[in-house]
Amino acid sequence: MNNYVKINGLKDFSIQQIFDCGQCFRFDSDDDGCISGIAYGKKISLKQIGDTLYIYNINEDEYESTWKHYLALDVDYSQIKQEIIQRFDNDTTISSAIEYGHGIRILRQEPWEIICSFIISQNNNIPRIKKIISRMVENYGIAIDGGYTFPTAEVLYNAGIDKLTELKMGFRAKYIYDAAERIVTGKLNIDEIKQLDTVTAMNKLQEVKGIGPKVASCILLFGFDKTDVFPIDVWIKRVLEKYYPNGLDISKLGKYAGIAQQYLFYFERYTNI
DNA sequence: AACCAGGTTGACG
DNA sequence: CGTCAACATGGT
Repeated sequence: MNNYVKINGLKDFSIQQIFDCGQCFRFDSDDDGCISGIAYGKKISLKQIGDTLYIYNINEDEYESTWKHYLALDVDYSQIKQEIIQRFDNDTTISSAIEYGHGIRILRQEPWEIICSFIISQNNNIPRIKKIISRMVENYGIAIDGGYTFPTAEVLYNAGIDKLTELKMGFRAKYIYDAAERIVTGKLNIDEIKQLDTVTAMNKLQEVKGIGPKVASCILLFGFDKTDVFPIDVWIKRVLEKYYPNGLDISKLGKYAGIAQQYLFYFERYTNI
C-alpha cells in the first residue's frame, strides 16, 4: 500500500488497547501487529511503532475529515486523565486503572453499528459477540476490500426475524428487528438522538426492545460521543463491590464518567483472566 | 452438568 | 416500587 498517513508524537494512545477494550468488535490484528477493519465504508489498517502511527489506505484529507475524529486524536487525553484522577480524589484504584489502560481512547464509531453491537452484547461474551456480528456483515453487508460494511437497518428489517435468528443470535433477533423497524419507520432517528440531552436520549433508546440502561449507555458512549454516562455491567459491578463498597458518586464525574468507566472496565476485565 | 457471558423482559408480590 | 426466572448459544 502506497497510500498512507503517518502520525508522530503520539501520547496516551495504544491501538492494541483501543481495539481490545470491548468497545469495537470488528477490528482484528493480522500477522505483524497490524490492526485492520472497516468503518465509515472503508477498510483501514493501523500499525503503531512506539509513538508513531501509520494508517494505511487513506490520504491526508481523509485523515483530517474522518479518521482523526474516529480515533479520537483530536482529544487531549492527558487532560482527561488528570481531571478524572482529581474527581476521584486521587484514589489508588482509578490511578492504577488509568496507568494500566494508559493507551485507551473512546472511538467515534457509527451509531447504527453500535446500536446493533450492544444489543447483541447482552448476556453474551466478547468472542461470541464478534462471531455473531461477523455473520451479520457477511450475510447482509456489502463486500469491500476483503471485508464487509455493516448492514443498514433497512436490509436487516427486510431480512426478518427468522433470517436473523439463523445468524445464531438467539433471543436477540427480535430485538435487532425491533431496532431496525424503528429506524426504517422513523420512530427512532439517529440524527435526533445526537441532538438530545443524555437523559432524554437514554429514554428514547430504551423504547427499543432489548435496550435497557446498560446497553443504552454503551450506545451513547461509543456511538454518540456522549461521555457523561456510566455503563454498569458485570465487571463494573465487581469494581464497585471490590473497591467502592461505600458507594461511588458517579454524578461528580460529569462528562468524564464514561471514560473513567472504560479505564475501570479494562482494568478489572483484563487483570483478572 | 452446571454456570457464565459488556442484560433485559415480563410476571408476581 | 423491587425481585427473579427465562431467554439462545457456545465455552469451560
